[in-house]
Amino acid sequence: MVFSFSFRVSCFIIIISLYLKSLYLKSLYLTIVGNFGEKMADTIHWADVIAEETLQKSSKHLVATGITPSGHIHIGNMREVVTADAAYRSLLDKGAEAELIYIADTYDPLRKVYPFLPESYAEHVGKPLSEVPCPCGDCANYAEHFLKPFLAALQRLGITPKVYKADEMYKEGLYIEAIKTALLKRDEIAKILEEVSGKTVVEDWSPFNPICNECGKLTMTKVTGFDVDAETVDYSCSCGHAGTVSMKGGGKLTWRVDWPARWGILGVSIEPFGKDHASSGGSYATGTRIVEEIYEHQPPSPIVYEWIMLGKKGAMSSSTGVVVSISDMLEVVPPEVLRYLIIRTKPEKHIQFDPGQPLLSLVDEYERLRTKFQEEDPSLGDFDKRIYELSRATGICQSEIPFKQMVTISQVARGDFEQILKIVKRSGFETENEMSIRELAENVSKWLDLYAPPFAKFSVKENVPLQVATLSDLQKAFLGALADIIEASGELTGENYHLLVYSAKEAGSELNGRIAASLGIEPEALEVNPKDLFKAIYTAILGQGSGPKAGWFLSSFEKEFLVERFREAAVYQS
RNA sequence: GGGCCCGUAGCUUAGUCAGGCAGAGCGACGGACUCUUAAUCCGUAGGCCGGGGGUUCAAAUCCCUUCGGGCCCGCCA
Repeated sequence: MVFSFSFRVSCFIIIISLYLKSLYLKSLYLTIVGNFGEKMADTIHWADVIAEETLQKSSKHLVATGITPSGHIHIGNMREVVTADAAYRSLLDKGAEAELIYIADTYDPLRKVYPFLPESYAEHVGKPLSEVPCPCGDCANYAEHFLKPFLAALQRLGITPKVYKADEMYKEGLYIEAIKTALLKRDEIAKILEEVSGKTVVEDWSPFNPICNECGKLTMTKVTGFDVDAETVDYSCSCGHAGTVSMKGGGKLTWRVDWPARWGILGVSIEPFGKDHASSGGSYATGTRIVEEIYEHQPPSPIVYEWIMLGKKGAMSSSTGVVVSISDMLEVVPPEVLRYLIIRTKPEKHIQFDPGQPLLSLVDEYERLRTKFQEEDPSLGDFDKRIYELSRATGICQSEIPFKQMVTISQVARGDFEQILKIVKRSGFETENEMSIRELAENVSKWLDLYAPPFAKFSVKENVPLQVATLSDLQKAFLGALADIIEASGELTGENYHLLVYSAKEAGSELNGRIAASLGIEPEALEVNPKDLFKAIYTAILGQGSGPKAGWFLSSFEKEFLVERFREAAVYQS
């Protein structure tokens, strides 16, 4: 095909001009929208993004979380609840009508004898957790045993959901209609499960698991019939027994049906869940179809979250025993810091949790943020402000003393609380709220015991440490002179101590003169490096060459102790 | 076999949906405050945005592919 030359030229011109035009339009667009966009570029917190999205669907929301209390509820589980709470708070902040609920799956069967259980629990495997005896004997049942400390921890985290217990919901009959529907539409449900999960559903499968009247287990029964009017289900159990149970508390829907049924019964509109449920063919996928097609309700907006990894040991999991329970953690770190850990990370990212030194940095970072927020520091961006707001555990009064500083105070005081209070006061902190100080002190001492890395630890030696033998004559002379001056002075502040030490290198200062005299040389001949002086101080008190910031470290001690210790060190003979 | 999430400075990460100069915090380094090693303030360095290819005037961002990490598809958040 041959086009005339002029046709080709005009085509070319048209194409070029269109191209140039698009370039022009784009740059024009950028000058207008680009600048506008810059002002809008502030990062929005993930919880607000979620709230914004769900608000477009409806203005009324039920945020649900649910955990099976089959073992110690750990920080990994906590992510679910804090995530839900963040979304919930954000919804409230945006003026939505919202409620936060927590569903404890107390009617799930005990899967196996976990490592922390005695062998005798073998006979309870297969029974609902609410019907298994409590391991310690003090709680109403097995589920309660793990639930109680968890709910207490939630309280401390400032999370106060309405609590539902699955066993009570079943026993009160809330599930009856859902059970009837599931039994009647058994084939449809089975079809969905096969289509979505790709698994074959066995011939005698039922969405409902009756609890055997004889052995009390719900994992070994088969449904043999049911009566919708009488609201009963017939079954046979592999224990040999056969019988009839009520739909009111006589059994439980299988998990993949229970979950969507619950969405419908309670009207759940947002729910975070672990990524295990999220993959295609997983329980969220089947649940979505079941709730839409069987229960005629919309599935909740999902918030899929990643696992929390413990140090280098891998994912936190009750079954592998890699677990730090929330209550354990709350003994070590203030609740708001735990919230902060979760709030600052997007749900789909793993969290590396290490209770050792990294925890110290985490606390530090949080405290820095808190201070900036309280002082209305202009360098604090909206995004960080939002993180702080969402990390706050309302109704909790926390000490203003930095965790790191308490690490030192606590060790100087050798854990004695009266002593700690004195030092706190001397360091210029408020001591009015003794409770909050005590709480922090307890956190810190637990942390030192369990997780602190060696470099953070020191111990004030009972007697002059052997290492003093390594000190030079100059260092010893300095300690002796320092003791004299401290003894003659009144109460000294951290700053005073600091300046005092530095005065050693100034010709004409009292300390400088005393050192020279003690060494029997002229002050002009005295050469002092402050580094050596600090080293002498740490050696005399701790037996090591370094320690916490010297000024306020010294001011933490009783004067008498310092005078005596430095004198002894000054005349120490190995 | 099929699917999901993550990979950006030494570390923790924002930015990815909607393509438009890759930003912070910590740490490190340098300096200041008569002020040390873990206070404060100021400053500096540090990046083939995991790799490769493609689309585009323009890619961390979209598409394909590949590697690494973590998971799921059995009723374990």
